[in-house]
Amino acid sequence: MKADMLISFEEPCPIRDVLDRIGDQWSLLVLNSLSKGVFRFNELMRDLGDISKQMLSKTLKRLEKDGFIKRTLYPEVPLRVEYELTELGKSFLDPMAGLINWANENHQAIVLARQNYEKKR
Amino acid sequence: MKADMLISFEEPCPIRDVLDRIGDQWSLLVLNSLSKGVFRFNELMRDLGDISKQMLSKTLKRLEKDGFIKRTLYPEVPLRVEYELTELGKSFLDPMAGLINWANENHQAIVLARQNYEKKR
DNA sequence: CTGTATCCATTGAGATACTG
DNA sequence: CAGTATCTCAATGGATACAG
Repeated sequence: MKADMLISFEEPCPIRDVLDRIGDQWSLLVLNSLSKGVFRFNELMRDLGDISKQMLSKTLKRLEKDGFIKRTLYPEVPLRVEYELTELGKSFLDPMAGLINWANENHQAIVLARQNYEKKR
Repeated sequence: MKADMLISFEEPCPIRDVLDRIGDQWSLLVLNSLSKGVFRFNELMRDLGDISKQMLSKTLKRLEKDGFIKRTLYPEVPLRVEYELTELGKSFLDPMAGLINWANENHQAIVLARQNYEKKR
């Protein structure tokens, strides 16, 4: 392996593994919501705005399985379930914020690049 | 919109837009390769190791369209094409490195969380 | 050498009815 | 309330034959 490589290709490759987790449409958005505090299932639905319950369910399950979030069931009637970030999840907010800031700062440049690309064809 | 939101939901949402671009299996890995310098098509194939030419072609086209990379055609025989990062692409290396470092540092924790999750079921 | 076109398998994602 | 099951459709990704 070259010394200047940012990405390690050991098996399993950490960055590919992490990308599999956050590369879907919803994981980062769910983590962003949970960065604001503890949420119940339907609160997350409302906060995200346009996610289906099925996708929210699947996304939460994956994030829980990989240790990003903690699920707590309160066996009341009616049922209450709360989701919150674990320490691992919280530690991820930092690189995530870097990504989000870059996106907000450079989105316009990407839009312009696309328009320019279309013109040239 | 709440004041403490990291993610803006303006239309089009920058973070969703950027995620669409880098959330696929290969974009970040291609950008990582190109962070090392100028590459030809087959050089990228070899550097990435296990990407198909079809996926490399598609990935490069999208990255070019969105202004992350520049494609230069030298009409020689045989054909020569070179790919390199644009300024926009280079500026993305910074948040990307944050993500990659986090992945390398926390991958083991994720693996352990998964094993623990499996045990409990 | 640098791709594109085609075929196929897998996964992601929406809608919605149903369950504990 | 908090999900799961099922159905359907679109998008992703691999293999490989073909083209400029």
